[in-house]
Amino acid sequence: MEVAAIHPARPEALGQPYDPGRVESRWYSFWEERGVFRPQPSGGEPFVVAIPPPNVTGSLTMGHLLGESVRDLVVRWRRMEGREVLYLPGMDHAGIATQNVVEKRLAEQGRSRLKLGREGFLKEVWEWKEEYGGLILKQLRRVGISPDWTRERFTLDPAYSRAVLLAFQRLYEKGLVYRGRYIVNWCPRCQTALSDEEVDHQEVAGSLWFIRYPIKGTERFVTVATTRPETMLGDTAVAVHPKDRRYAKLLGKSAVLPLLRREIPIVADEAVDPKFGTGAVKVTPAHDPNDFGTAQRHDLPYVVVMDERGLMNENAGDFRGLDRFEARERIVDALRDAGYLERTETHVRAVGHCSRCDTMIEPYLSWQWFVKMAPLAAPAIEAARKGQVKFFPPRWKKVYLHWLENIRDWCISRQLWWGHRIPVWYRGEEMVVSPDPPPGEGWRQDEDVLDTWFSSWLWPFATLGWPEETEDLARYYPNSLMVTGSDIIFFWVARMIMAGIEFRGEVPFAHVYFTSIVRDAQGRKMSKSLGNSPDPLEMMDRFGADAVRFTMVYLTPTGQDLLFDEKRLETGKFFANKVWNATRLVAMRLGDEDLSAVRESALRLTLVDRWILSRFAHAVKHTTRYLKTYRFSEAANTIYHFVWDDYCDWYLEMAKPRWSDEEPLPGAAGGAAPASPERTADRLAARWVAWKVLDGILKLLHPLMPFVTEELWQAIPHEGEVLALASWPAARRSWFDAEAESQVSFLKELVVAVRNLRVEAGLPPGRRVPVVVRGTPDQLDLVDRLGAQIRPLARIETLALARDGSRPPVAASAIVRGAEVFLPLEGLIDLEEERARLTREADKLLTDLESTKKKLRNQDFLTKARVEVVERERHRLAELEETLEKLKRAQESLRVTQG
RNA sequence: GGGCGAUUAGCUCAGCUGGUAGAGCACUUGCUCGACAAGCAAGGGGUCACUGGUUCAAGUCCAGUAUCGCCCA
Repeated sequence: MEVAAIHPARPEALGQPYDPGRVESRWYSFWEERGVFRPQPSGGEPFVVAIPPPNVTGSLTMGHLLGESVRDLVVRWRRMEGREVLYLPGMDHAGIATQNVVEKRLAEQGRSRLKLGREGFLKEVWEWKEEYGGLILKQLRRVGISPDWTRERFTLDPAYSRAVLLAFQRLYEKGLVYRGRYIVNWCPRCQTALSDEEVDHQEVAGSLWFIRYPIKGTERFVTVATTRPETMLGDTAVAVHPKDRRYAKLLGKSAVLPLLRREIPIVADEAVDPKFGTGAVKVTPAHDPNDFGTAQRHDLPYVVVMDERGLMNENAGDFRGLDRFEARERIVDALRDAGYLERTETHVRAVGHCSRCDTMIEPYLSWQWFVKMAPLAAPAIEAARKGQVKFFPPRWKKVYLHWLENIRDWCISRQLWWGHRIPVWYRGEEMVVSPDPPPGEGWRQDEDVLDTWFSSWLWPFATLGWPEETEDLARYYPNSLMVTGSDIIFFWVARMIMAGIEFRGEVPFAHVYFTSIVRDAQGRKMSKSLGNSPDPLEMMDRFGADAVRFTMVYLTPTGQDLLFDEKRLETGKFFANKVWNATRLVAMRLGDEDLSAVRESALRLTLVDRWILSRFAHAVKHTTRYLKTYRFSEAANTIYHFVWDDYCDWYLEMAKPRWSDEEPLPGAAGGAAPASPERTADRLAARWVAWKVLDGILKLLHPLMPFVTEELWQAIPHEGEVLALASWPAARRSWFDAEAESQVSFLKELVVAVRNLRVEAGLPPGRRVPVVVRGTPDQLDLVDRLGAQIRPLARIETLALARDGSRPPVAASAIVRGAEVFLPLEGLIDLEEERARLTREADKLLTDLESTKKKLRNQDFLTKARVEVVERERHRLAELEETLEKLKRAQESLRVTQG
């Protein structure tokens, strides 16, 4: 212990009341200036966490607040444990979202992306980014997160961009990236292709139309059922199941497409569900993924009937130029008029919607770039099965595996401008894949950009300098932990694992912790349109960032959604206030004692001191264990109750009389004892223990409430300069003390019993009462020794020990662990009331007694239950009988008194 | 259609390897006693969704049912 480094107490620094706003504005720059957030080499294995890069357009949500609170909790805890911590921050360029924001802004100014052209538009986006982008990172400082800002990354940084393009090139060279003309999810509003993950399925009530397709050369027809009549203009076949007897005769014949009178074949295909509709379906290869497959198997032509905006095109004949929904109505009308529409049924089906803008997805045939996923998925499946990457809560492993086992190729090209432009160059028939333009003239680069997730799946290593073999990469890859929401398990987590293995040969992180999803009090998702999303900044202003952080962690259930109600933030606010005031109290009472010179071994610790140290050791042990096992709310709960119940409600209250400078400590019997060396030594012990435990509390609490704990710690004697760099408390073996715990809990029960008797007797709260205790010599000794500390707690005037076994004649009484407590208050007690109360007590005891006896009469229980369980029951029986006995005597004595 | 999760006090949730149910908020009563009314003290409140099974013993393990929610198709 560096004695000289201890700073003295500054109680004057702690104002009243506690003002979170003032406190929270003071410390962030203090930490940054001292380099607290930078990795401090420790020689050991580093602890590395990357922020899930928020969108550059984003602003803070309650969901972020939870994620950031949890992540920073772990980061600060590991840092205090002495690990070399790298917490790496950054941002995502968010292709579609950002392009939408800037386009909307241009539209307000009467300008447009197309008029500006690609270069002009990109310039505009960068300007927007510099001015408004990254707001969320500023907001995160307010939350108090502690990343190394000197390493901040953006997915469009030049170095990062190069990594993205090289990744594309490498995959292409391995044959894992390919270009092809397939049906993709197309958003007609965003006018770009999307991956399967960017499509939300919603049940939509619609119709099933039954349409008659005449059979060529006959008067008959075949009826097909479809949910999308507007695509019939692109039909190139009718299909039935090969084993469907109803249609066997039609195979090989042709149908005539109504309206357009195009002749199309009738084919047999296994993919047709004979139970759907009539069992015969129309085949529209360019507008339906299943039909696309059918067309490939039967070598059918592909007729595209819409353009990229969802308008019918030149192949749609008279319907050209119509919006797809309007076209549907018009086509149905036309079919009905011409007698082709047989009937209509109502029908509910799942329809894909753009997760960005909620527009109905159009399956659309187009040239796109894809990643072949199966070869990447295989090792990622293996890694999870072998436990190289672990999920918390573990059930997410199943979700992850299921997705990977059924994975489909990933469409990565986007028809946008904001993003990493696909590094592919064309010249005539030639095609070159390279981050840089090939030598020579006339090369034209692919117009499309890459899916944003194609850049962020490289995050754990591209942020560290990959593809260069940098020191950071060697030192900090793989990361230790990923904290994120389960909503991006496929988008991001699974893909990072695939990329990590593919490009680095190693999983990107050992553990993944999924936070709860924050919902409103009614369980609805937070959303802008519902207006049920509280403004996190306003929450922090009203309750304090510390309070919000603490509460979010305190509330987060393991593996369930978090139903948030801003009223709950009071928990954290009130708790911060409690800690504030407890610290004030201790700081004021420490006097100018030089605690730095104190050695624990030289102190004369009392039973109560040993008790709180033992409780503290348990709190440290449990908190640490809960943090390690990702049970964060349990960790917060443990600290909360230790601080409030054990430390504040009992220890500080019992220590108060011992701290006083002026007054001598009154003896157990109520007399005044002279100031003595013993008295002085006891005062020192009480001060030291109060301080030591408080110091530990502030350390345990710091990762949860960084601001207020730093402020408080600076105001009490402390070693070192910064709490954020102080060492995490250790649960000292010598502090665990079962005897002290048991004895002090007896005293607590005694105090509660006296308080209870006072209330039951209806005594004025201020009135001091005499108390008589009757019990074993050990119990009486204990009460004698600590009488001075428990008397104020129950407003006891005199505490008499009935060593001779006598009992007061008229008294209210209670039994605590076999010891009897009497309030001898003749005249003040309503004897009727007291008798009734004793009877109620006795009844309750009898019920317990009966069930215990019953158990012990059960032969099976006696022979089959574990020995210690049977022993416990026997012990309980003896105790109950003894208590009942004493209760009866108390009743007896009241009866005698009354006559 | 497939999978996952939930059902415990008025509300939101704990309850780890089975041994007679806990917290916070809300509620009742009383308190300006020198840290804290953002507080202190004392209380009331639960056939642990339902049915069956395993076990000496089930909120806890198993099966089924019901309701709600989420993900995937």
